[in-house]
Amino acid sequence: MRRRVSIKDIAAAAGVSHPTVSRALRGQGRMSEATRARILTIAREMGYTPNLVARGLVTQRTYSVGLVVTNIRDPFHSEIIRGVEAVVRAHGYSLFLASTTADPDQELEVVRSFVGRDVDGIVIASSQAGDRYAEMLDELGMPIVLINSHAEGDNVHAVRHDDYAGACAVMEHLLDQGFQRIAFLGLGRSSRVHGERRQAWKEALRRRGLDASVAVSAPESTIEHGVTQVVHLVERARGRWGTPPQAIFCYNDLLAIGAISGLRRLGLEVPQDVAVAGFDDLEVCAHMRPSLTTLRQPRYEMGEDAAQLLLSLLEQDRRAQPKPTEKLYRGELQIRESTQGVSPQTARVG
Amino acid sequence: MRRRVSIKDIAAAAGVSHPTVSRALRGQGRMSEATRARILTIAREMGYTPNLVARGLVTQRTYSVGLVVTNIRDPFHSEIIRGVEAVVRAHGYSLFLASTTADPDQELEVVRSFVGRDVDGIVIASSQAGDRYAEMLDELGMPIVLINSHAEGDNVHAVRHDDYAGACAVMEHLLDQGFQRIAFLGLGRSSRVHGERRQAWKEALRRRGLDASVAVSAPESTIEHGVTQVVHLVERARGRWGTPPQAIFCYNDLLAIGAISGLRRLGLEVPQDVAVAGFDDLEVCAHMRPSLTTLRQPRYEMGEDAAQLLLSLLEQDRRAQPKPTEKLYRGELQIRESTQGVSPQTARVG
DNA sequence: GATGGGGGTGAACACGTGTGCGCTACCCGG
DNA sequence: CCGGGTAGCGCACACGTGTTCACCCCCATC
Repeated sequence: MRRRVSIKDIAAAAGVSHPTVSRALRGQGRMSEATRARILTIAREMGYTPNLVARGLVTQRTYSVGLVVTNIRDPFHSEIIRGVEAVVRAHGYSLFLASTTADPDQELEVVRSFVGRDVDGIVIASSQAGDRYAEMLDELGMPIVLINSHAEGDNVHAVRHDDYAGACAVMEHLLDQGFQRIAFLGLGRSSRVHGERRQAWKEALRRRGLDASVAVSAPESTIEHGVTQVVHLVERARGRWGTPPQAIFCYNDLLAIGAISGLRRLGLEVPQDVAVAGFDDLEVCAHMRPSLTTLRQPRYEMGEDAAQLLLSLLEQDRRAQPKPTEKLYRGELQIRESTQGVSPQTARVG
Repeated sequence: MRRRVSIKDIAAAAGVSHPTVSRALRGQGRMSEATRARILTIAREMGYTPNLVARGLVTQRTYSVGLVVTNIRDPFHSEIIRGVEAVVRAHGYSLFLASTTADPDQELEVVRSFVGRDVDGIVIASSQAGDRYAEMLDELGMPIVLINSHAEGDNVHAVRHDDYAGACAVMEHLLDQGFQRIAFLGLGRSSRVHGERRQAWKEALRRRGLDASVAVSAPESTIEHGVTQVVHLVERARGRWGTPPQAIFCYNDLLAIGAISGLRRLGLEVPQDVAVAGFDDLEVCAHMRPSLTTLRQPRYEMGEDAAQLLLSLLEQDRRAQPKPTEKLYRGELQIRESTQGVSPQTARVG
């Protein structure tokens, strides 16, 4: 395991000092074209790759950013990762990835490790902790972009989807279809995102004087939890209304897919017996049977934009403290078979 | 944006030199308990976090590993990422993630950047380049673990699934069902993985004297490409046999899901008109309608094991060069509705 | 009291890179 | 021939940490 070649090795080979090599490689400072060309060819011949660790130490810029997600399994996050990674790499940055399975403490620990790595900035997606630790994040002294969390502080910025409006659109659609007994299949503890969707569900029902008491929460965002939790949900509905719900609004598509599967086991068909709506519009939704009504979030774009925002914060002058930015997206309702009664119209596929 | 606190700051505050602080923090070297305790409390009070960049420069160990995947969109890779990340983080390492959309040159460039970052080791999943650049990887002078690629060289190890055996199992199942005109829906250029699955398809047919000429390849692993490519596949089958295929063996589940959707648009129902089998067993497969026959790869476990192998290589003595390891997995065939004729038996769900 | 030994600590250097500043030539004008 | 300007380059230091070695001091022992 031999040592990598450094600029000192090149310097020795070229008969110059290592600062000269450094300047030659970075095309900086004044020097004869002959020397520069010679150094460059020698560097290439020796297979030199700059040591970014050492460079980062002296320049205080590592050209790396950290990304924290709560659950890689959810394709929603995959797309965010993809967007962030693409932008970041296109700009010559590297990406640290960490997944914290919905544990706020883990989340904070991971952020700390990123700070120790001297990353230039951090993106946090669907944080559980963002709300509680916002002020602490602000004190980290480095730019942070949150995806789908609330932002406050000079260093903390945000890119987020208007979940409240989106959930309202879903609920209006369900109510327009004539459903009255609408249950909610939620997720985990109270994150900001969960709060908005649930709130929209509750208020939409209350405004029309309908019952908003039938809800359960899955511990994790997986299809399997949708399957098991929908059974409890139907039980509750039967206890409250004497019948299954007419429609179920699910926190996201994974739970919705599981719910449909679970309902089928109970002998309930979607949408004939129960309508089901999801959230996110995963790629598979249009290809399910029945195809799934859901609200499309531009998740790849959100990842891209979050990264873009972070990089622009890094590039600009440190002194020129910008005001915290907050970009807001609005998703599009995708109406498909799962909420369309007995004779579904042709679904929008793709 | 104030400077972070370093061991020198602690040293000044404690009235000692920075080497003493270093030793105190690392619990190393002999020193009075009083001094050590004092330093530790001061460090905690000042909110010290070690600068891993500087530490990495001197120790030549960054406690970070790089992970290269070809396509984050595919849940198959999500699970691998999840496995690698979990193990790596549990051992105090950080993870660099890069996605190279099936471009071998990008792949190599990314590996180079990892080397520049001085990562301790690299995991490469489903490499397109692994076969071509194996010897170059070996010369990098750092341990590399490939997932589902061929390994050769002293530094290059592998964890892989026996795709050939798996594909044979799928084909045997299809042939047992009585299908004779079986088409193949492939993916992209010739990777090792693709070669094995296609080879199994071809040989299984040839052994029984059946026609193995109807195949197309999707450019990318997405549902949408499955939809469009299956149309071409049916066209070819009609040209060759005068009828659609009786069954389609798809390179993976995403393409299979798309294929089923595309067939439906053509007025062909699965499995009544055409049987479809996939590969990987994504979580959603059991919940499709029809549920999808496929071969389950232990992808999370493979990610875990790859990371574990890499870390064990890092921990052991450098001199004691181990022989290159190669671990082999065998997936399990999941027989479900999509290949089960008109009256499907109860699918194994979950 | 001299000597030895060992525990505790700091000075110096290293890791690989970037940068401010000063030094040496050389060229050219006066 | 002298002086000033400038092009080309090296010295020294910095970044934050780890490590080797030598040093000092205190105590025990002969």
